[in-house]
Amino acid sequence: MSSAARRPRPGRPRRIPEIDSELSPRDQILDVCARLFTQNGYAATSTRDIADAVGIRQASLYYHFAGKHGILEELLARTVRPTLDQLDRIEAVTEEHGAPSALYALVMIDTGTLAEAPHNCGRLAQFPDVLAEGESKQYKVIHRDLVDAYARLAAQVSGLDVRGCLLAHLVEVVVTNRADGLVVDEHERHMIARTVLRVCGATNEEIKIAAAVAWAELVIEPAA
Amino acid sequence: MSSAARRPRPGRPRRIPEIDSELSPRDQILDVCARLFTQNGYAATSTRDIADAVGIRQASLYYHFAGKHGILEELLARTVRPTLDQLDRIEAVTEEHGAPSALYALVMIDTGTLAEAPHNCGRLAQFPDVLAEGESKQYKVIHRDLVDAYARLAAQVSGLDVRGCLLAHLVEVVVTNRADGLVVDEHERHMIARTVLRVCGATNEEIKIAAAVAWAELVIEPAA
DNA sequence: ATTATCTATAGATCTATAGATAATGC
DNA sequence: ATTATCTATAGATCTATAGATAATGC
Repeated sequence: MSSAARRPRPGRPRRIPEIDSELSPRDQILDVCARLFTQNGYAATSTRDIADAVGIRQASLYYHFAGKHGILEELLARTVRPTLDQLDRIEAVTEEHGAPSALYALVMIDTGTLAEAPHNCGRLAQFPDVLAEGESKQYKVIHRDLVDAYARLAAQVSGLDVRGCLLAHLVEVVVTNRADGLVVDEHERHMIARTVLRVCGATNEEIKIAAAVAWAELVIEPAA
Repeated sequence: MSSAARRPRPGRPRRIPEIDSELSPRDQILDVCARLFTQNGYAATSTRDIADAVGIRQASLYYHFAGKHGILEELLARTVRPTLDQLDRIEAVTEEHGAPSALYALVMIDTGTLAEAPHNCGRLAQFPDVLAEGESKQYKVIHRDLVDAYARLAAQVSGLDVRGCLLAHLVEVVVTNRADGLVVDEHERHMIARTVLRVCGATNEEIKIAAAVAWAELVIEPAA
C-alpha cells in the first residue's frame, strides 16, 4: 500500500523526481535503451532520446556509461554472458556423458538466455549499424567465444566440420520468433536443441539420451 | 576495347571524373545507397557517406532527391512497385481461372521482385529505423496496397479470414534467405507459393492447377 | 566524503539551402 | 537555355567534458 516514493539513495535528486523504480539508475538506463534501440534502431536513438525516456539530463548518462557504445556493449554482453558463465560447467558434461549431451545443454542454456533477454535484445546483434566495422568490438570478442564453443562441441559430436556460426545462427531463431510475437517456451527450445544435434549428425538415440542428461544436469540451477 | 570514358552528358563535370558507368547519376545514387543502407544501416549512413561513395559533393545529392528520406522511399518503392504494376493483370486471372491461381501468381511475382532487388533492398523494410513512427510514409501506403491484395485473394481462396500481413511476411523469407547468403531460385519461389496457398486452405489439386495456370499466364512477360 | 545528479558549453557532425560555374543542346 | 555539378555556409543537432550542486553516509 505505501507507494510513497522512497528515495533512500545518495546523490543530487533528479529534476523530475523518479517514479518509484526497483532498478538502479544504471539498470534504468539499460532497460530504456533495450526498448529504444530495438524499437527505433541504435544509430537512430540519440543520447537525448535516452535521457528523456529515463527522466534525467543527457549529460548524466556519462556518469554511468562511457557513452552510447558502452550501453550497447553491456546490452549485447547480457545476451551471451549468462551462457558463457555456464560454459565450463556445460563442457564438463562431455567427460561423463559425452559431447551430444553437452551440446544439447549448451543450446538449452543459450536459447534460454535469448528467450529471457528483456525487450528481445538479441535483435540488436542483427542490426547493421550495430555490427558495422568498428562497432561492438567487445561483443564480437565474447560472441566468438560462444561460437567457438559450438564449433568445439559440434566437432566432438560429428567428427564432421560443422561451422559454429551455423549453429549459433540456428539458435537465433529464438530472436526471430520473439520479434514475430511468437512465444518461445521450453518445448520450442527442446525442438531447437534436437535440430542442432541432428545437424551435427547425432542419431535419434543419442538425441534422446542427450535430452535426458541435459535435463538432469542443468534444469537444477547451480546451487552456488 | 575502347574504354575511353565517354561523357556525352550535360552539366558541370565532377571534381573527380566518374568511372564509366551505365547508370544515370540518379541511379548511381540509388545503387550506392542500396549498398550502404543495407550494409551499415539507414540512420547510420550520412549524406556525406553517400556522396563520397558516389564520387560527388554532399550538396549535389539534393539536385536529384529531396533528401535521404527521398532516396529511401525510392529504394523501398522499387521493392513493391514492379509487383503492384502487375496487380490488375494478376487479379484478372481470378475471373477465368479462380482465386488460387491468381494468388499463386501474385506470390511468384512478389518473390521475383524481392529476389531481384539490388543489394537485397527488401531488408530495409525490416530495419527499425526505417519503419519507425513517421518514417517511410509513402512506402507504408503502397505496401498496404500489396498486403490488401494478399488479403483479398486469400479471402476468395479460403473463405477463412487469413491475415494479409501473415502472407506478406511469409514471402519475406526471400529477403531473409538472401541475407543468409542462400540462393533464391524459381524452385524456391514455387515452394513459397505452394506454402501460401496451403496456409489459405487450398487443396493439393487446386495448388497443382494454380501452379500450371500461373506459369502459363505470367511466365510469358507482358508483351507491351 | 561519496554519490548522482545538475547546468553550461565546446566541438564535431549532419542536413539542407543559396548561388556560382562548366559542361551540352539548340 | 538547360543540366548537373560545384563552393560556401547557416542552423540544427549530437556527443562528450568541465565544473557546480544537493542529496546521503559516516
